[in-house]
Amino acid sequence: MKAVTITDIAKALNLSTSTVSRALKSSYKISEETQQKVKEYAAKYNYRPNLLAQGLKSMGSRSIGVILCAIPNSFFAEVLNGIEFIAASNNYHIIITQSHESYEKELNNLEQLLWKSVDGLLVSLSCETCDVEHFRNAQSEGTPVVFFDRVTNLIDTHTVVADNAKGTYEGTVHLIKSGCKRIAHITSAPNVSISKERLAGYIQALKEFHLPVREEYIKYCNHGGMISDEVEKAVNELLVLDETPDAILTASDRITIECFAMLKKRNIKIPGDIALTGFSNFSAPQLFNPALTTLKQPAFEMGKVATGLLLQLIENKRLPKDFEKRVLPIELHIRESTVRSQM
Amino acid sequence: MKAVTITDIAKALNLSTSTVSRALKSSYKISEETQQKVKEYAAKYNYRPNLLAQGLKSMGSRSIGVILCAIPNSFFAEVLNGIEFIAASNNYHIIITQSHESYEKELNNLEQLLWKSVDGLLVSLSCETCDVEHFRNAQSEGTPVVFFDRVTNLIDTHTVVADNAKGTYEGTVHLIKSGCKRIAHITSAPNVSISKERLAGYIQALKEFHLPVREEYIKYCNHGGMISDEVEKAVNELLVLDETPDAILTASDRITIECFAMLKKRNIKIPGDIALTGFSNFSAPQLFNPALTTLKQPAFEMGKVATGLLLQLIENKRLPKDFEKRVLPIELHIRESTVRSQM
DNA sequence: TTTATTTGTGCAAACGTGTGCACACATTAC
DNA sequence: GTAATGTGTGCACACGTTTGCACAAATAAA
Repeated sequence: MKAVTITDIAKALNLSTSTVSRALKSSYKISEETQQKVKEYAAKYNYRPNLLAQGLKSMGSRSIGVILCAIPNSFFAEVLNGIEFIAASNNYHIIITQSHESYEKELNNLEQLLWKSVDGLLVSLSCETCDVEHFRNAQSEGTPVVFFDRVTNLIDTHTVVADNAKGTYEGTVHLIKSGCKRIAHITSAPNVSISKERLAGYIQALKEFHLPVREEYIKYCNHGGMISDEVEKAVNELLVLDETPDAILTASDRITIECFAMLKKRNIKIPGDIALTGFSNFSAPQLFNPALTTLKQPAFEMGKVATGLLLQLIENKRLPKDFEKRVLPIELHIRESTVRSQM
Repeated sequence: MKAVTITDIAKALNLSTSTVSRALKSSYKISEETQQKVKEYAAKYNYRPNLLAQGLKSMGSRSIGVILCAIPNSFFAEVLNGIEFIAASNNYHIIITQSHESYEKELNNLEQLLWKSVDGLLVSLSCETCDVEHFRNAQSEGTPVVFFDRVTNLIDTHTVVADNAKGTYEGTVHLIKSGCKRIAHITSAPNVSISKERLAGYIQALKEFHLPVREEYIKYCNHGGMISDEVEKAVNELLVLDETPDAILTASDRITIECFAMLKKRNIKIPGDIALTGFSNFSAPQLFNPALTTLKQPAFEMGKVATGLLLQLIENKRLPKDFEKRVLPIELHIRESTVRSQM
C-alpha cells in the first residue's frame, strides 16, 4: 500500500534508478524501448515523484507564499480565489498567512515562509509597514516577490494594482454631479500606496470642479477599518464640523461598512443628509438600505495576474531588466446611496 | 548568504553532524558542554532546520490540506481564519483547495494534497459528493481526516458541525411566533449532512406547533446556491403555488442572498408579503433592506476546533478508539426581515 | 586491426537530517 | 588484572530524487 518509488521501479525492471529517472522525463539518451517499459510500469502502479525529495534536490517546493492582512475580507478572499486558480493549474500550492495589519506579524510571516522555502511571494503590505527592507532581502537572496494592491516603489519588481486614482476620481465626480459640494474622504493609513493614490484621485476631481480641498474633510484610519473605533472617531470628527460634509467617499471595504453602519446608527439619512460611496467588493451591496454605490475592484483578476507574473519570475530564474506595473480598471456601480432626488 | 546547515555547524565546531543533530534536540547523551556550544553557534548564525530534508526523513510536511467549496464565501473565509490561526501557532501551514461543489474536483484536490504529503486533512464535502471512499482510503493509508460543516457518518473520525437542527428549529419557531403559518424551506443538495439536519429542525418545529409539513414548500438547490438559476427556480415554484408561503427559511449563505435579491426584484415586501430568514455569516446583515434576521454559525470557532482535533490525530499517530462529534451552537439574530408588525 | 564515435546504461555522490550501531574512553566491580 | 557498566561521540546509511562521470557495447572511420 506504500507509494511506489523510483527505486521500486528500478528493481522491478532490473534497471538502475538513474535510468528510470531519466526515462521518466524522456531526457538524455534512453532507448525508446526502455522509456516505454518504464513509463508503462509507472503508469500502471500510479507512480508519483516524491515532492519532498525533489524539493530537497532542487531547493524548491512548488509553493507560493501569500501575505495579506485578512482572509475574511471580501476583496482579499476574491484575490485568493484568483491566486489559487492560477497556482493550482500550474501545479503550485499556496501558503496563506495573515498580517492582520501588523508590521511585526508581516515580518514573522515572511520569516516562516522563507523557512518553508517557498519559491516566490505574493504580498499586499500591512497598514503599519513603512520599511520594506525584509522583502528586498528576500528578493536579493533569490525569492522573487510580486506586490499587489498595497505596493511599494522602494523595491524593483512586478506590481499589480487597481486604478485607484481613477476610481476615486470617478467616484468623486459622480458625487459632485449628484449635487454634493462638501465631500469628505475617509481612507486607510497615509503610508500605504492605495491611500495615496485614492487621495490623489479625490483631490484631482475636486480641483477640476473648483471645489476647495479641505484638510478637515480628509480622515485616516491607521488600521484600514479593522478597528471600528478608528472609523467611529473619523465619522464623529466629520459630524461635529461647522460645515458638515454632504457626502463621504470611503477607501476600503471595512471602512465603507463601518461608516455605513455608523451613519445609520445616528439616524442620518443616506443619501438625503449625507451621500455615501466607497470601495467595496461585497457580494450584495444592492441589498443594502439604501443600495450602496460602490467602487468595485477586479479582485479575482488581480489575483490571477499577480500569480501569473510571479510564476514568470520563478521559472525564468534571472530577474528581468524592466518590471511591469499592471493597472486594472475599477468599476463604479451607481446605486441609491448617492442619488439625491430631493436636491 | 546561503542558509547555514547542520553540516556547516559540524565543520565549524569540529564535530560530526550526528552530534550536532542530537545536541540541537537535546536528545540522547550529549555532554552539557557540547550542547551549549552547538546551541550557541546555531543561535548566532540563525540556524533553521531544512524542512524539506526533515520531511523527507519523517515523511511528513508539517502541512494540513484543506478541501472546501469556495474561499470567497463569508462562512468558509471565517473558518479558514480559524484554521490558519491554530495551524500557524502550531507551526503547520495550510494548503487550501476549492472543490466548487464538484465531486470530480474534490477527488482531484485530494489526490494533489496526498501527493504533497500533507500530514492531515480538513474537509467539508462538496454538494455533489455521495461516495466518500476516497477519504476512507486516505485515512486507512495513514492520513487522518477531520470533517467539518458538511460531514459524513460513513467514515469513523472526528467531526465538527454547527447545531444545525436546533438552528432551523429556532428559526422556524421564531417565524411561527411572528405569525407565519406557511413557511417554506430552501436548502442545499439533499445528500449533504447539513441539509438533512436543517430540514429535520424545520420539520420538528412545524410538527410541534401542529402546522402541516408540505412537500411543495421544501426546495433543494443542488449546488448550494452557487448557481443562481437553481435558487430562482426554487423561488419561482414557491410563488406560483395556490397557497404561496408567507415565510422562507433558507439554508446557506448563497441561497439566502440570492433569495433575498429575487424577492426584492419581484417587489415582494419583506417581511410584509414574505418574511425571510436564513443561514448567513455576512459581516453586515443589519445594513440590508430590511435588516436580515440570520442564523449565524460560529465559523471561526469551527475552524479552530477542527484544526485542534486534527492536530491531535496527527501527533498521536494511532487512531483513537472513539471519535468525537463536536456540536457548536448557532446564534439566531432577530432583525426586521421577520418582524411582522402589520399582522 | 586499431582508433574514434555514438548510444545506452550504471555508479556514486549529492541535497540536509535523523538514527542504529559501534567504538573509545572512563569508571566501577570483582 | 579482567570484566562489566556507563558516557560521549562518530561512522555509515537511509529518505527519494537528480546528475556528472565512467564505462560497455555497438557502430563507423581509418
